[in-house]
Amino acid sequence: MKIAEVSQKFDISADTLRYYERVGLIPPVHRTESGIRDYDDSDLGWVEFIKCFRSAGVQVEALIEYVALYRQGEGTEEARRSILVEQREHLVERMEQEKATLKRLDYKIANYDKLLDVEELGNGGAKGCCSD
Amino acid sequence: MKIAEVSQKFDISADTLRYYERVGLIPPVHRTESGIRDYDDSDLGWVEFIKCFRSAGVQVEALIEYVALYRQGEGTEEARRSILVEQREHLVERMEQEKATLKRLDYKIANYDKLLDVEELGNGGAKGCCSD
DNA sequence: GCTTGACTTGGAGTGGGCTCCAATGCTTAC
DNA sequence: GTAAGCATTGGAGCCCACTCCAAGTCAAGC
Repeated sequence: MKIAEVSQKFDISADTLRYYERVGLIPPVHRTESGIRDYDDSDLGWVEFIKCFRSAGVQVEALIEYVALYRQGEGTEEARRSILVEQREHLVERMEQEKATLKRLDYKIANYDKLLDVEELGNGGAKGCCSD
Repeated sequence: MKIAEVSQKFDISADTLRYYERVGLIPPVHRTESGIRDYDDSDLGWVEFIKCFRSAGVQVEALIEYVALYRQGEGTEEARRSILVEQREHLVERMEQEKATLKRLDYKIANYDKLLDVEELGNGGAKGCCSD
C-alpha cells in the first residue's frame, strides 16, 4: 500500500506519515526495490496504533520511547509496561479535568438557554452570567 | 491581590497570567495607582474560569472570542452560547477518543501483566504483543 | 536615601508537532 | 520516450501557547 492510500485510509497527511517514521514513531516501513514506501499489514497496524494514541493526546515522545523499546525486543517488557501505565495516568487525569469542564460548560449553556428563552418572551434585560 | 499571589493560588506563572491578559483571554485586570496589577474577585473569577477551560484543552482562540463577546455585553448572548456549544462538541469528541484509547491502554497493560507474570514463573519466551 | 526584590512593558525565543519546499527520482499512459 | 503525476530526501518554516529577557519602575525595610 502506497503512502497516498495510507494517508487517505487513516486521514493522516503523507507528510505526517513520513514524519512519524522519521522520528521513530513508527518502525521503518517496508519499501519497494526502488525505495518507495509500501506499507504492509504490520506497518498499517503501527499507523493505526499511533493514530489512536496520538489523537488521544499521548505525547510523541512517549510513543517514540515505546516503539524504540519494542524494537529492542525481549527484556524491555517491563519498561514498555511502565510507559503505558504512566501514559494511562496522564490520560485519566486529563479525562477527569475534561469531565469537570464539560459539566461547567453544560451549566453555562443551560444558563444561556434560560436567558435566551426569557428574551424571546419579550422579557429581556436579565444580566448575562459573567464567568459562570 | 498581586500577580505573585494569584500565580501561586492557581499555579499559573505570572508570565502566563500577563500573557492571558495581553491577548484578551482575561479582561483587563484592576490596577493600583502606580499601574501594578491588583486582582479583585471578578479578575480571580476569570482566572479560575480560564484555568478550568484551558486545562481541559479548550483553545485560547475560542476563549478570546468568548471573552470579547462578553465584554461587548448585551446582544452577544447567542454568539457566546454557540461558542460554548461548539467547544462542548469538540470536548465530547475528544473525550470519546480518549475513552477508546484508555480501553486499549488497559488491554495492553493487562497483556504485559500476563506476559511478565509468566516470565516471573520461569516460563519466559512468550512473544511480546506487537501493536496490540 | 538606598538596597532588595517584586512589578511593569514590548518583544524575542522555545518546544511540540507537524507542514511545506526544492530538487530529484520512479511509474504509467499515451 | 516523454509528460504527468506520483514518490523520495533533508531541511526550513509555521502555529500554538507559552516562556524568557532587558530595561526600567515601584514598594518596603533598614
